[in-house]
Amino acid sequence: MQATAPYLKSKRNLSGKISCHDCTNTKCLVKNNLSSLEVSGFINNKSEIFCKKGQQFIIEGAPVNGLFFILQGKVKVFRTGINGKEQIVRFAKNGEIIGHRGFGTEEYYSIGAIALEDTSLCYFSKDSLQSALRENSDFTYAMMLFYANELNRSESKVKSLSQMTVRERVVDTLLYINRKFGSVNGFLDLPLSRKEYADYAGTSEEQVIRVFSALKKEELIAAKGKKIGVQDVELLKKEISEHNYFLDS
DNA sequence: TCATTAAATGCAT
DNA sequence: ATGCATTTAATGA
Repeated sequence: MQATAPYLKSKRNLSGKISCHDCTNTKCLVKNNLSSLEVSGFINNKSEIFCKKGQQFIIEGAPVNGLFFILQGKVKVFRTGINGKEQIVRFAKNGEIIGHRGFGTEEYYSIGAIALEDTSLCYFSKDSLQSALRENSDFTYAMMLFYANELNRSESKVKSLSQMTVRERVVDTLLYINRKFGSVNGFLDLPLSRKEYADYAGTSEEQVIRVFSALKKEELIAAKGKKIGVQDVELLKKEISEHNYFLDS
């Protein structure tokens, strides 16, 4: 993953942008529909935004005027709940869309987004996206599948939050991170604080720490500071299997 | 290495 | 069981 950064650099043109042709994000909806999208000139309308680690690029309540795709990096999407508690909605990586929920009829973002590491974003304006969707049914269909999947995921999350125990929710979070971001020499390839695990699992930081300690004793996970290693994926899956809930992504 | 920040544990409600 | 306070460990300048 890190190796793509210099690769991207070499592909930048004089204006500092990377052509979609040279992009390596095979799961990107734009990349997958390049042949038809380039006719409308859509891909020429993108701009590129760079975010340092920890930088917030979508503010809750700000007006929507476009859509982000992650060119390279990792992002957390959250919304602020009652008494300022942060609820992490999802984590996103290369090729994924950010800010799509505010896109349709919503005028303002209902979520915020922060870069978890240095991240490059592709940005498309609302106008150019809308005309692309009208002109290109393949692209629209792909977007519709994406929305359907997102809805499915979000409904599953409601279920997990309301019916699973704290421990199960933490285990579920670990499995989610594991299947989405994978591991690099034994540790999850995503730098998260216990607070962030808690915000995703819908608990407190202390609870996460306590569950982590228990899992460590049971040798189901390993922890070296911020680095968390999932040692026994199968056993962890088994713990939450009765909730028959592990759809991909 | 030291200072800052995060994690782990302990304690009281 | 939950949240707060203290101690201990990790991280970065």
